[in-house]
Amino acid sequence: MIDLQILRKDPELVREALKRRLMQPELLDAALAADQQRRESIAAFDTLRAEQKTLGKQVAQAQGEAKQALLARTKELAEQVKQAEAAQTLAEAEFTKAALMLPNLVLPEVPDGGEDDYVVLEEHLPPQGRLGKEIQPDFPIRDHVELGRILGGIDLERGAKVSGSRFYFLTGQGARLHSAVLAYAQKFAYDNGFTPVLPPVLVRPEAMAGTGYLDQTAADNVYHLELDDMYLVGTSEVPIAAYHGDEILDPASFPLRYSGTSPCFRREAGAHGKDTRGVIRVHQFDKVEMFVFCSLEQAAAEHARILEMEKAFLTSLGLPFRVIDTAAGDLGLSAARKFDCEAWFPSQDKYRELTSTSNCLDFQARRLRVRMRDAEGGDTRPVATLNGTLIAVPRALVPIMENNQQADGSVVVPEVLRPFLGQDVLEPVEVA
RNA sequence: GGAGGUGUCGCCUAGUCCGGUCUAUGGCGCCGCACUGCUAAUGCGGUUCGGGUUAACCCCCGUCGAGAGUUCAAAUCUCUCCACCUCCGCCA
Repeated sequence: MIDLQILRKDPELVREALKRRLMQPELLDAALAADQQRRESIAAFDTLRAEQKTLGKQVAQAQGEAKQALLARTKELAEQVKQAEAAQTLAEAEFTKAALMLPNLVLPEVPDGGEDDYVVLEEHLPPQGRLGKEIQPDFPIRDHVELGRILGGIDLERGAKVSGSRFYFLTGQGARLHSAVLAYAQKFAYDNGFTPVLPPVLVRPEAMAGTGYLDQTAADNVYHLELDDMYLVGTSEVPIAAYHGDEILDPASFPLRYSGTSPCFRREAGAHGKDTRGVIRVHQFDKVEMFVFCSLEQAAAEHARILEMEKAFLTSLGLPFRVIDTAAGDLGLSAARKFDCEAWFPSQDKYRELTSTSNCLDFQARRLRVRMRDAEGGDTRPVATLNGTLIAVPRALVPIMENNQQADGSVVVPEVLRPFLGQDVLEPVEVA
């Protein structure tokens, strides 16, 4: 949720953000009008309530006829208070609805434009270059689906049989590689000062709404368990952000860095036909996520730090990748700036998103009521939150397998994973 | 899942049976001031979290796990939900 103070005193900042995000400016006017309505209804209620309290005391002390006279008056007043309260509740709900549609501010450094207007910041190639570009192998490049079949590691047919499309079984070497990547990522995060967290993946509506995943378009992508009114999370960002919900944190403990590992569930509604092949876009996957709570002043530095970790991690895996600065029009509502790391997918001859890190400033914290005590010991204010993918599997297995494939369909295991796998090469197997 | 119990502004706690000066008591902690050679001790004052209003202070409203209800009036009565504790059942 956007800062109320900014909305009132500096609405032009919000208008600017809407414009840069290619959103409708009317959203701002609607919110401002709803805010006005809300304030009026609150003032009306407060006045009536104050009068009611005063009269109430007189009733308590009065006797006999005087009391009866007062009661007649207070009854009437009670009715008015009831109406004013209803009006206030309605006005606040209307305002909240309007305010929730407003996006976060956009940091000045963010490139203008839409989805295709990202700016490539860096490109990181291993010494030998990119398979299919700098490297032309003397064998046909296989995609991960075929490699997964050859290695006996990915079983898409049975995934579909048991659970439907976009589901998969990882078996044998595939399951082992998946676990190794996760274990390596968890250790990497821990070594970089992130507290490991294994969060619940079923959450209440408040946690889901607080992180913005029940808004408009996002809601379509979320699994809901109707009987229990609970949601399956699409990322551990949700439970971790809500972890400190309704708390006042001590700034001396900042930055609070957590790395959550969890299964993630996404309905992928609206993605029909996209990435239907393989395990690039699936309904269930595992992810190691970095999440940081800090002050607004620290946010930019933490964002840079998370990005550095993502880069170091992909580099350590030996993957070719590039870093892009997402354009304003392609930012999610809560992000004020977002960087993506895109790995090279040889079978598709292009870069594809593998990790992503967002600086949400105090946008999420405001909704979840995660606050900090201001240094002077006075008021509280919302903290900043940041998130970033360290690794998501099985999607990450795709570039790992494809970039390290050999003529016979075997895959050389990246060196950093070998201690976790106990195996240097994944060898083709006979599949049942 | 069944039975019983508990939930008060950081922590502990009074108040709930029997509705009204509850504008929620007291202690601990914390902050400020005074006193003190320093520390400690002592004294005085302050100390929930939101919201409205404000240049700021003041002031006003809400907030006793959450929500709804009864009533002129709810921490207090009724209902629903949530969390925790004890026991039983079930289960990795």
